[in-house]
Amino acid sequence: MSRSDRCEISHIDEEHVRAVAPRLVDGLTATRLAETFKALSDPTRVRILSALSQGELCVCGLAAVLGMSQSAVSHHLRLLRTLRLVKADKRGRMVYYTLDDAHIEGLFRQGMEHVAHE
Amino acid sequence: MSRSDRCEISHIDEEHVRAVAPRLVDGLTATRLAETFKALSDPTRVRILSALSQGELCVCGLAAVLGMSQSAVSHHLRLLRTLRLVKADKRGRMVYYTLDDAHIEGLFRQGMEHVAHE
DNA sequence: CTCATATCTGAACATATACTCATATGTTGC
DNA sequence: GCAACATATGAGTATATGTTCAGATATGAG
Repeated sequence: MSRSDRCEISHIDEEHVRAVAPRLVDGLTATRLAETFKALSDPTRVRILSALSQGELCVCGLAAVLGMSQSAVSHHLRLLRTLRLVKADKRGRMVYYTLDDAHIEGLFRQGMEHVAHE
Repeated sequence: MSRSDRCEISHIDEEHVRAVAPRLVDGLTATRLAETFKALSDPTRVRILSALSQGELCVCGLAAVLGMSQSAVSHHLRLLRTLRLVKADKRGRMVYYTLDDAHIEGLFRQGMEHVAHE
């Protein structure tokens, strides 16, 4: 941002601004939070998580349920694995995925409530 | 996806796949959910919402708190407005923003819990 | 070992995103 | 009316994202 900022903040807000600033989430936390939500910010991944909320599935099964290529699903699963939203369990040549964290279903439900609120 | 798909799904999973498919979130709902989460998928917006969770702020105040240009903040606020995560209240030439929906704070908290779980 | 299968991965490409800059709109005070 | 200010918006640009395609890796069957 350039310091051509002329905005001096109205006198009423000035103290509020100073009070809010130190209580803000720090940059690293904000980035981590954003990454978690980013995992849920794609319709395909939402559907993957929705499917897994009903029990474990192999990659092949997920691809079948979603009507997508195995490769596309695998790419998404890698992202979800990295962010620890899903767990992979390799059994033979199959890899079974499950939700990693109970919070995920909670996030899901609350998101649904917001969407329903229209 | 190309129908060069040869994956026939292991016999064990086959019935599970058929059971899961009809209970999946539909495409429109998945897209809406994804859009809501996308709103939270950027560190700047996370910080905006964190700031607003402490009370209303004008655009100028937000820009000051975040150390960003007024324009950048305004662009983000438009997105958040469109998705009904924040409300705008114009008073004179100032526009004060607040969180629109109690669910947002809940989402926030649950996201934090997941991030804390490392 | 060889072949088929299940999954993963990297490159390529089209689209989406976040910011900056310049400018437009709308409000207040003169 | 005009000037100063708060906010909104459109164009431009650099970067990120989602998918496809081709090919790599790994397991199981024969």
